[in-house]
Amino acid sequence: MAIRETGGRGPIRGGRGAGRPTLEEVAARAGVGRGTVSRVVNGSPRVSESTRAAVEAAVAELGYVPNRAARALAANRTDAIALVVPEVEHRFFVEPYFSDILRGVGAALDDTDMQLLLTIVGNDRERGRLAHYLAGHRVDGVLVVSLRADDPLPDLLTGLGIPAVISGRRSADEPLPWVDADNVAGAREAVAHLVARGRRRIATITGALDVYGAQCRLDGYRAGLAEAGLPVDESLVVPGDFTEASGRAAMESLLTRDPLPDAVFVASDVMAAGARQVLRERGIRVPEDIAMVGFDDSAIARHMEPPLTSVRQPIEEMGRVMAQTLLTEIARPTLPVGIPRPPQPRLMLPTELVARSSS
Amino acid sequence: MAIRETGGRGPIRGGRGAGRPTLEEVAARAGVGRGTVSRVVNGSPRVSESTRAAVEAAVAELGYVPNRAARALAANRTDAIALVVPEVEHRFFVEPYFSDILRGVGAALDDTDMQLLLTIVGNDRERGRLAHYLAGHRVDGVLVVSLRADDPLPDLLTGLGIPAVISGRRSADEPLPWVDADNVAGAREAVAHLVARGRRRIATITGALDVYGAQCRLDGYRAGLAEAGLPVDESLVVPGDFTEASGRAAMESLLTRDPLPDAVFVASDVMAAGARQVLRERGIRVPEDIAMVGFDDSAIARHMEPPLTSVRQPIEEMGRVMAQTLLTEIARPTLPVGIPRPPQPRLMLPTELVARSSS
DNA sequence: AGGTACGGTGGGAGCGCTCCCACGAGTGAT
DNA sequence: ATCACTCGTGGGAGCGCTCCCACCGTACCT
Repeated sequence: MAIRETGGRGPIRGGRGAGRPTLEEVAARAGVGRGTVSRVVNGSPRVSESTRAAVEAAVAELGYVPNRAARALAANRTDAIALVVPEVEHRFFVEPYFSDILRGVGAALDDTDMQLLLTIVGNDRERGRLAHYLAGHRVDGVLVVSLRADDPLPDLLTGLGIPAVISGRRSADEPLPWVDADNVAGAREAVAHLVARGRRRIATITGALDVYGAQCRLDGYRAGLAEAGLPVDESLVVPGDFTEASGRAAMESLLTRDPLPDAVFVASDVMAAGARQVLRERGIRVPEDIAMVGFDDSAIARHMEPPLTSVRQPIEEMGRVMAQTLLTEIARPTLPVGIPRPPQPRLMLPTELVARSSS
Repeated sequence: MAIRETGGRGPIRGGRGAGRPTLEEVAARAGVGRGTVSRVVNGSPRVSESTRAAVEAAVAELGYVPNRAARALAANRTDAIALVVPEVEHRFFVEPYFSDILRGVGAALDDTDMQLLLTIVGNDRERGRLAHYLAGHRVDGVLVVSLRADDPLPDLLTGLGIPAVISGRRSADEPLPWVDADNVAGAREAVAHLVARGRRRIATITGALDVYGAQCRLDGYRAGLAEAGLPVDESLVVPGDFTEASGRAAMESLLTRDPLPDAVFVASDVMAAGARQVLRERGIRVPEDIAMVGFDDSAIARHMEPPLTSVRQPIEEMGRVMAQTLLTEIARPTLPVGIPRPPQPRLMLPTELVARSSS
């Protein structure tokens, strides 16, 4: 993943450091100058068709592969970007979110010569190391996933002038370029779906509300009820924190309401799994007594009993789009001071309701 | 992870490409020559104590960080190694094995300036890309985990002369440098443990036997029985393939034996979990009716009901040792042709039985 | 005919480092 | 005092690229 070659294929040469061909050698073979070969290899349009063909032939014959270090040195780039995960390592491997993002980023980078450095910063020591690393300008750009609102990393990046793209916003007016799923629309659609199924007393279990995305899902829930002409009963809004345990607790709380809700929109599949356990223990049927809709459409949703209707986020696509956006940012020439920068890219990706038998 | 700086700390300078200090500037500031600064930065002993101090002061004041591309170009290195995982991406994230290896490798690399490239090759297209990448000599060495016996990757690496270390052998006479857990001893210990608990009719569920480690565990099982003076009943040896489903199937098969086994050594925790489900469905008690021992000591073992006795492999340490071994290999000067190479490093790490209530 | 423009090209300069050779000062043997 | 080393040091050469400027030829103007 995240590795690719620009040059052509060719006979593999053995031995460590065994004279790999250089630009100069390719140029000699093709009977052209060094600059021309460079132009061909880098896809410049200012090369005649015949010259290009000759150079490409020479590249193929010699099995030329550009020397990345030389290129980086001369062009003052690094051809590497970092994917920063400000989470303890354990979570990185557990949450399917990250593997999907990684797959998308990898896919986007497969068509480039960029290297991807995976950087998991789980503690302050690793944070300090990352800061120093970034200060050393060893990557051309940074992708940040799962950023908390109070994280100092964005300020560091801005101060260093390193292009960055984050997944998920921290607030409505996120200053950094971002890629996010349309959480509001997703939640609204979930509610509309429950309404269409005849539910009228729809509760919600929210995520940690200091996460902007959780707030959006709550807003979408409210908007969905409003659109259906249903009142918002605040006693049916119960906070969770994205953990399974909080889903259990929230559902237990909801079961004290009278009358009981006939549906619940849960802001994550993991919390929905916790809530589901409580319902099973109490003998409450899903979806007959209470319908459920989750969020994330993770593997857990498919494996629940009954399978959980859930709002799918296009996570892999988010990864791909993040990477492409970052590449664009990096390619953009540095503007002279004084000229206002064009607006930051902001990309909201649509969600999709995946209906299963829990609703 | 896998990022580190050699140079000192210092004031962070803002702006993309904003004049980072160079060796030359540090030299001027310290009042010495370029070569001397290079020597200090690279820890050469041939520098006087006073000069060293002066240079280090200048490095700190300017916040000097070596330019990795320039260094790589001049020294004909890349300062990067690849961790190659010949597995579908999904498994990489699911198996705790990989995250532990990664953590160990990361830890070993934290004290160096090496970059780690994670390369998951799940299909032939990615294989081809990796081959081309390696042919381009873009890494100084390669770490391979989870290699299957028929994988052509090792030949490629040998042909290219790229140093490599693999985790787990492919056979008893693995030609590549390797780091492996002592699977035979671990299995033997598991059996001895069951014998000590009074069990006499001990079955085993094996892993996929084309994986050398699985074969070793089976050999250890046989050796353990032999040491206890117990006969090997081949009807109690049932093959699995490391999946949960195969564990279920194997246990169902074992339950047709008469008399039933009173214990089972399962070659992986995941298979043990499958086997456990079958026992629960049949109302067979663990450990009263059948004692169980697993292998890997993964999270799943701790979370089983009852918690599973398991053979722990020092996976994180294996990762660390692999990385250190590779670093040594890379540092070893290329020997002139004709002189026999020193023997390849072979490191067998001990396993440890973690007793819980399933036995 | 001369002038102008421009696409296409060659090659110098230089990126920041490592490697290595040369050189001076100090040390001890002759 | 001379020679032979050693140790510490300075700096030239060069790694393989990209960038850019100068140059050439052709096409199109006046």
